[in-house]
Amino acid sequence: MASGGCFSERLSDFVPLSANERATLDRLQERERQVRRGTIVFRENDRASDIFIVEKGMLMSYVVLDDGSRQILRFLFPGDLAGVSTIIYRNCPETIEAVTDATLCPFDRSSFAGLFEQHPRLAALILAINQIERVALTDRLAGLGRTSAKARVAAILLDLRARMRRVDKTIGDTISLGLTQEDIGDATGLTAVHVNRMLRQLEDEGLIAREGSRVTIRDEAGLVRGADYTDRYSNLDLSWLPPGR
Amino acid sequence: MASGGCFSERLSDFVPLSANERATLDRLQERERQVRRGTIVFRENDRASDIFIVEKGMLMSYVVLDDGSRQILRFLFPGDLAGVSTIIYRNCPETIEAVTDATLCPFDRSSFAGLFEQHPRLAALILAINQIERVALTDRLAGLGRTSAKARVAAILLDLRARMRRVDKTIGDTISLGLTQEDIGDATGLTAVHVNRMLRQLEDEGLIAREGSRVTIRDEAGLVRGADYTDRYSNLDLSWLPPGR
DNA sequence: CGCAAATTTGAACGTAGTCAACAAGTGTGG
DNA sequence: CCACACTTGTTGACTACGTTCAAATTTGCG
Repeated sequence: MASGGCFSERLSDFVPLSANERATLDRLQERERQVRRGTIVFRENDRASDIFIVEKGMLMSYVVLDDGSRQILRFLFPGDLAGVSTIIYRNCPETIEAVTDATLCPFDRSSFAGLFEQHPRLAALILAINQIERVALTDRLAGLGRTSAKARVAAILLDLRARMRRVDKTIGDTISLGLTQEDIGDATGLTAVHVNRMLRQLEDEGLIAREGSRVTIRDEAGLVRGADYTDRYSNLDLSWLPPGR
Repeated sequence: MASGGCFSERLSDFVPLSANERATLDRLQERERQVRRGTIVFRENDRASDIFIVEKGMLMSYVVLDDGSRQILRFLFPGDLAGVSTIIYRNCPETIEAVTDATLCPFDRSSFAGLFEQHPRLAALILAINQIERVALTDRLAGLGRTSAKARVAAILLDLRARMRRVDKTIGDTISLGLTQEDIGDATGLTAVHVNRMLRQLEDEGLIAREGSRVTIRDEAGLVRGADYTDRYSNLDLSWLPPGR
């Protein structure tokens, strides 16, 4: 609990929060659950469960199709809210698995409902963040539908770096993915073999460097150009939010 | 204004609404705007504008990538809320275009904020519907990433039928798409030529029939099997919503 | 009716997938 | 601390799904 509420910290990146709001948010993080790398937090079609805030670590959500292939939908980092969609369904629509050891703060639906009743500003902010994530999803949709394999791999590298950096400002151009090439393939709609070839190609072109599982962005502009990448966390306008309480 | 609030009607499909709530929602539909087929309601990178409720007709949202290719993100039907993401950005992240002549009910951000302050139940319901749409988006993501061309075409046919039917219960197995094969291609990440071949193949296999731009679903089970299709509007649990006002 | 847009079909091509073999890591238990 | 087993990464050869290009045909709108 070092950071003292990593959800309130995240939300205050967007707008200033009142002490009261902060306290309310931090109360959501009273319970804590540690999970090891590889743990499946909940599985597709399980009976729906709690929502949780990611406190530490990295997770991913995915679905498995009839033919056994997997599509990774999203990666989760500290401050992200996970499983909101599970509370509206009787059964989970997706699986959530820990990519690294992680700390989660689970809370139940009624706390969520309470937030809407007592803190309209926070509720609207959560909806706004939801929209950011929706737009990020549509960016990925356009990537899968309309860009080349190389562009998709470049895009995922840029995205992971941006998100890791938001959590830890000290991260520079080198990141350690924590993902296998198979994982990257399942996120980008490619095979592991082809991901390998694309990484090699990006390396040969001097856009990235690799040593083990660490990747260094050597030519960010070049990658962005190839990838149609847009940072969706900038240029926000949250001036319309209702006043805080 | 025949239907007397097609947004309140849609929301009441999910949970019963109080008279007060209904009135509040209907007040969002006081203004009305008619647009002709082909009208661009707002364009990517335009200065952000109003939100609107679709009252009548069909629209689509899309993005155009650097190389000029287009990805259709979503189709919009009566009762759908459009442009929510434009209110959180200074510039629109996507273009919205009318596929058929349509009627829209625009309203501004402050009405939206007011909803959060005065009607927590409605706010939570809007968030829940948002989540349904998010899950629908992830289904499409998995479709683009991990299913064949034929499956994607089958999926879009099933999806359009389901959504048209939700608006007009009298619609049976025959729908008139109102889309060109190019449009279907831009929605499924395929070329128009290949969409044509896939439609023919579905027809040859007896799964669908075609006459002009009308498509008849002849073997729904067969299509669903091929397409990994899940109806995301069923099996909901909204019992956690805060009480109405 | 006339014309532009949309559909249809064929042929050639290319991107990414598949299969297979081997190398390099990584972790575990003796 | 090493040996072994297993996972992950790498590379090559071949295949196939979907694209591209082009031309003919149909549709439907003004």
